[in-house]
Amino acid sequence: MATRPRGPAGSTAEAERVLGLLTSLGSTIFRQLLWQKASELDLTFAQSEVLSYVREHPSCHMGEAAKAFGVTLPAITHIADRLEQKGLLVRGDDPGDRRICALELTRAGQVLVEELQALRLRGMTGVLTRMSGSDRKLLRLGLEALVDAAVDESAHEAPPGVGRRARS
Amino acid sequence: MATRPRGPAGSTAEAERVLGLLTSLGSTIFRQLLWQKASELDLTFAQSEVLSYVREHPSCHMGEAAKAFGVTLPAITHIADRLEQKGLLVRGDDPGDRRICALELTRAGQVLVEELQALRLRGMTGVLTRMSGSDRKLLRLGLEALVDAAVDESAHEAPPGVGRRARS
DNA sequence: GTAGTTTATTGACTTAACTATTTAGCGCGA
DNA sequence: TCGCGCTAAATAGTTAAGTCAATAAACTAC
Repeated sequence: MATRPRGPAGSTAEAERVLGLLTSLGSTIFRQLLWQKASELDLTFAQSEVLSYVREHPSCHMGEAAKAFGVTLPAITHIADRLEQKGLLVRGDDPGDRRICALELTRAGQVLVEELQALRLRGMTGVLTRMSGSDRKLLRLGLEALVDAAVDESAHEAPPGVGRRARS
Repeated sequence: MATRPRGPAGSTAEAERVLGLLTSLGSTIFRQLLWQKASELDLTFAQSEVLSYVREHPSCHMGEAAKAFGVTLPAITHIADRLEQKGLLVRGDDPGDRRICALELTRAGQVLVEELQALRLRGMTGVLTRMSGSDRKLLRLGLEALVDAAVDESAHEAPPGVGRRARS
């Protein structure tokens, strides 16, 4: 612990305010930008997340994806089933260990995930253009600090799990 | 694609960065703070959200809750069923319109939702204390601006009765 | 007072999550 | 080489949340 002398700064009121803001984000940004854009491409939110993860982590294992999203393996198995059925993803082989599925995007999967990213980016840009340049800078710096703190916190809360890497 | 002139607005790189940060938030804060804390009290995330909403909007209608969460009415009906079954919520009557359900928390529901809020607040505080006072201020100001912009944006995108349809 | 609209419920279905169990493959030590 | 334990993934079965389509009931307006 130790760290900073937060004194009156770490007031409950401030934590309440931030918590409320994050909850609002869940009802706006998350729903409109992440959930809805995915469904426009006939993907569920979970499916879109797995696709994006595989794009950023080619040849990843099922277990790695499960850990990244904080869900169990069977959950990933089922999502991979559906993505494979849609022809967006394949379970490749790992040359060194035949138990392992090396997840890869198909050509169609690559195209789709890029389209999805473009949709989300356009939505994000639409929101950001409603903010002043200085507000955007505040937001970026504040979020960076928050994500760092959150990763830090969860690393200290759950040490056995190797740590969930959500950063890219 | 879009090809925004990106004059006063931020660069695409900035939008990408913020989008990535928000996605990271989804894997950390949202999961650890909102989802997990709810399940510690034997509530699903959706149930906890509805409970919290009713606390802040006593005597609200089913349709209001549905609109707030961006889901259809039957979804809220089912969640309300389960919450009523658990004795956390009741469907009261509206004196002026007998079609309407005025949602109210029971005594047990009030106790539970306050406990939940306390859990979340403690988790939030745990994260915030890992940040400097100035970072916390940046975060708060940035989030306020973002939420404002997001609400603004969604108001302009779907002014009439929320016609979100995504065929599958 | 009948027609149309709004509010909520119901039913059937899909997806996602969980736990518990099973199968397959790796590594190791006797 | 054989078995033992461990790990990666799949399977089975359940619960919950979301969808659409259809229905019921109550308000509104003509």
